[in-house]
Amino acid sequence: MAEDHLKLENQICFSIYATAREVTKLYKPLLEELNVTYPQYLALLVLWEEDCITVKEMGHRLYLDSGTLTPMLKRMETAGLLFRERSKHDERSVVVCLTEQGKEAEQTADSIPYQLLDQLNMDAEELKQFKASMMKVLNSVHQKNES
Amino acid sequence: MAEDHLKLENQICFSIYATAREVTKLYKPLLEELNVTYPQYLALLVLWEEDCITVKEMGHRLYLDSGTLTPMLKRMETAGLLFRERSKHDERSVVVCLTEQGKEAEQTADSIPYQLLDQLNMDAEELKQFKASMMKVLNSVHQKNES
DNA sequence: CATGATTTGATTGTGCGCAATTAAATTTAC
DNA sequence: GTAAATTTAATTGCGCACAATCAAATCATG
Repeated sequence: MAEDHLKLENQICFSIYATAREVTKLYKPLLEELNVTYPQYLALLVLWEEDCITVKEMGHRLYLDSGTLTPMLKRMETAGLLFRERSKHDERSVVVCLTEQGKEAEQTADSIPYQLLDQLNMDAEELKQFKASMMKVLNSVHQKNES
Repeated sequence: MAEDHLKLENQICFSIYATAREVTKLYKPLLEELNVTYPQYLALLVLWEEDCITVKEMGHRLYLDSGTLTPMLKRMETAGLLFRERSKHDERSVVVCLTEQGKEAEQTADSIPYQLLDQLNMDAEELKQFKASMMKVLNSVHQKNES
């Protein structure tokens, strides 16, 4: 290859893509006790922040569509973490709520963010800056995809 | 939620995870002409950099295992972009080589990195710093996962 | 009302992504 | 040389991820 611009090591997006998968792997042992996958853990984070929200709203917060969420939430319902029911105000919407087991799981998950941060080996300032860049790219790219 | 550490917006890893998916979406229209997915495009990048490498070596460069690569490479073989054959030196290894069509596709892909960078709206310095942080996290997390 | 557009969730089909297992080839030890 | 360990790719099974499509409910308009 004569030019450099196609070289893998120059691809900023590849590093994001690969890092996302590696980070997911890093969570795996931490999520074993909860018996959930990383995307399921994210769904729990949303519900712990605000219980009983629609699939639509959860998709908005996680940047995921219903085609991904519906089967995942069904698995979590089977596992006893949450239940789903049609909204009484709007029968088109499905509202997702935590079961007692799902609520109790928050205590179990309490230490996960600390354990994860420990493994990242980044100081507070570096982390803050990195997260700010990441969010900037996320918002910018998401906006591009919407339009 | 009384504490903040579980809040979704504080999760650095979530922003990486979501950004990776959004960036993949950004590539979609750019890859239409090549008729490949983003992971397939990454495989092509590797082969354009070095043709005829083993599945093992490709997995090493892309941080992917054979369970992911084998079926993907088969699809790309069916599409006429590459062919696979057992190594003559080591019959356990499968070597992946570009077809003429796969080689010619490099010209078509030539403008993709520029088009993508345009959409990221980042100046050169910002991009450089961001990629450096990303690579640092990738290497650090990957090392953790290996050990 | 009526009816057409919109919103929403479900369904379907395809493509990763990876853990676990299997099978084959090679390497190592003896 | 032969047996055991190792390396490697393939296979299997499950879980996202998303585009495309469909059906149902609701909303907007006249």
